[in-house]
Amino acid sequence: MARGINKVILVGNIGQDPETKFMPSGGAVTNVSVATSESWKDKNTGQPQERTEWHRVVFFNRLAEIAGEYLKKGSKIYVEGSLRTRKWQGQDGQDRYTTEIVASEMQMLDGRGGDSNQGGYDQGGYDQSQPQQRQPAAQQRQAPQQNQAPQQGGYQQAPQQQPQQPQGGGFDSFDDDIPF
Amino acid sequence: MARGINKVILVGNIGQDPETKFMPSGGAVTNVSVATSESWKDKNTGQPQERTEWHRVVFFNRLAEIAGEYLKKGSKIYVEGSLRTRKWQGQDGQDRYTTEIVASEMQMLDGRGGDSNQGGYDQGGYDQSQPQQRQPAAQQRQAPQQNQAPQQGGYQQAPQQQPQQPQGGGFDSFDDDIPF
Amino acid sequence: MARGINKVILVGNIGQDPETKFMPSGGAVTNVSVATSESWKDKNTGQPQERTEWHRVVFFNRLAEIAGEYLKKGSKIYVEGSLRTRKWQGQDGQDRYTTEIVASEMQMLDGRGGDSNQGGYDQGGYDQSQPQQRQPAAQQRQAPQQNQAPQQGGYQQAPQQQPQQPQGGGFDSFDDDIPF
Amino acid sequence: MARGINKVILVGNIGQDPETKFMPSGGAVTNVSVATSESWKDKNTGQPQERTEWHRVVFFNRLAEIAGEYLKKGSKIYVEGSLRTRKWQGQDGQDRYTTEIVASEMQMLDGRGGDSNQGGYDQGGYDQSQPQQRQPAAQQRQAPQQNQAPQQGGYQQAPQQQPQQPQGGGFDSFDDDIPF
DNA sequence: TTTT
DNA sequence: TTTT
Repeated sequence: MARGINKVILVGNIGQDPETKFMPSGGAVTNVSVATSESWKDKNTGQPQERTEWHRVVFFNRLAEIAGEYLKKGSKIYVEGSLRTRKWQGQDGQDRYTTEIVASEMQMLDGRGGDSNQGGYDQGGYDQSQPQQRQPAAQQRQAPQQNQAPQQGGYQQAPQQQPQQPQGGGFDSFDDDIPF
Repeated sequence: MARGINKVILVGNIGQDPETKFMPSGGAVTNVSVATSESWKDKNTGQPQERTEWHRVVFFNRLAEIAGEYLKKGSKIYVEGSLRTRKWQGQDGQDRYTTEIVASEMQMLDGRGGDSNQGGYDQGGYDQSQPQQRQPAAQQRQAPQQNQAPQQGGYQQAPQQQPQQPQGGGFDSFDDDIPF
Repeated sequence: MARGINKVILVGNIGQDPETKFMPSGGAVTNVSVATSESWKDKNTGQPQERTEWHRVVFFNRLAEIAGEYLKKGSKIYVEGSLRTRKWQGQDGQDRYTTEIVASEMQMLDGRGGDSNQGGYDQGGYDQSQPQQRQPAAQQRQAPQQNQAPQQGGYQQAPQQQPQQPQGGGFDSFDDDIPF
Repeated sequence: MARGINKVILVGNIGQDPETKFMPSGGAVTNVSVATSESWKDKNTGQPQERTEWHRVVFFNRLAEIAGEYLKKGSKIYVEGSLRTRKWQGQDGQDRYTTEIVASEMQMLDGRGGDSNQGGYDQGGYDQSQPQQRQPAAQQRQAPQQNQAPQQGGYQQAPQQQPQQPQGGGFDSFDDDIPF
């Protein structure tokens, strides 16, 4: 249940191939960066200006699997979700904050999706509202990786349960501290 | 002009009285924190849980003046805007990032607004898209203040004019105190 | 699954007490009209103008019960939903079309809701995405009523199944032809 | 100024080439139908079902010119706008109502736009909020055409001024009764 | 880092 | 009437 409205709508292209990881529960987590941009003319010089905004989008469970499988660098997508700001500790021990969009719906907007569309995926919309805890095959847990200086923050501790869309499985604890 | 869609819609209550500052240009800048929350029952224990999300919202120019004048701690508002992540330097010299919602529209959702509603303000919606250069009065520029440990970042320098909604005219100086 | 996005967001006041009816399946259906308005100054005469738009909103099942129980004339609400245009036959046998917003989420925006808030309803948000087919007690079917010149159309025939949010119960046929 | 929020967001394909007409003021008006669809499985039979919703979208002025020039049957677009229900008289003298989305923003979502992109149009987003009353050249008024049995209504009388986005030019009266 |  |  919600008190208030916390809604984000994005249409943009993703900057890199998505990264999918798995939670101990088996649920997938996929992160992408989505670019939107604004262009305008400088009022004084008349010079064209452009500013690109990068949005960290995180998908869970079924949406994460779809995102991980079908999106790739350059894909144009529609994303609907909510804002969540996570607190984490920098290597200097200081608190950092990262704001992400937790996706609740995603649609691919690219035309004919090349080779990505075999296998029964019918290029429609995916809504987390009817989660069908599908256990992805071959979900070998990723080996711990070096903390790669996240753009604007990253998990340092096990992430909190995300309340947005309560899932069937557990979701509780990560056994290492470099979750995704 | 935009490439892509970058849209945020919030309905929530503001956590503190707004803070309005002025840019060198004379344009107002008002910051508020807006709370939205989610509640759910823990799947295992059945315990009720709640998570409150705080959103940093920034208003510019006319909207900033209205926000500064009429909003107060606890006000319920509708906000529409876009996400912007700013980079700033922590006191340790390290880069920090703060994500804010740059408001393009705001509406007060509280009932008859007590004493805030005399003076011709008719409790409607405010949209930055049709700026009607109204000259507000008596807004002595705030004295420089100490950098008060921002929640998740803050201006370090005088804020830049926000390119989001380029204004046609100057917008620089206000000379009287009756904004609208 | 969706192809494309069909989303409506309204914030407005309802014009009359809601009307709740029940489907043969027992599911509730509540209709309200929501007003939004625009005001502006005539470019030539400078006269203030106002236009109020009325939106037909329909709630199903749990949302319908909540709407029917807690909303009343004048209530300010947030509604999110999708557009649906229904075809029906006028008494002259001609086709008519009515466009409605099928609500998927609703929040009451009024302050402490007077006496409407006892009974466990905690004035939050209601989302149809986790339907908990509650069988409303005392759902005596309303007696057929006169077709009261609907604002912009009304069901003449049994309404089609609404695919938006598939429900558990049947939903198929009404045994009278003035459903709501 | 707005009291309340009246917002529609669509992503879909247009069903036919757009039709652009011009108002006496010279402002363009373009209409398109946008399809969105939902598919699901019948709960009883398990049969796949689909429902397509058609949305009447109207663009004014600059957006209308862009829509008229660059959109074509099958184009995928993002549209943001507001709902407006118009009243008109059927040929039987009876009132009819048609609900449309008055677009305030449009973006083309198709990939490289084929031949439509020469001439300086840079395939970005178009926002009516900074109207730059461009007088389209060669805007020979369309000859009156037969009232082609509109899908769900059509103007019979001169349309009212559309208050949404007040424009600079006149906008007042049509000299024939089959406006668009 | 995308896209135009 | 689109699209898959």
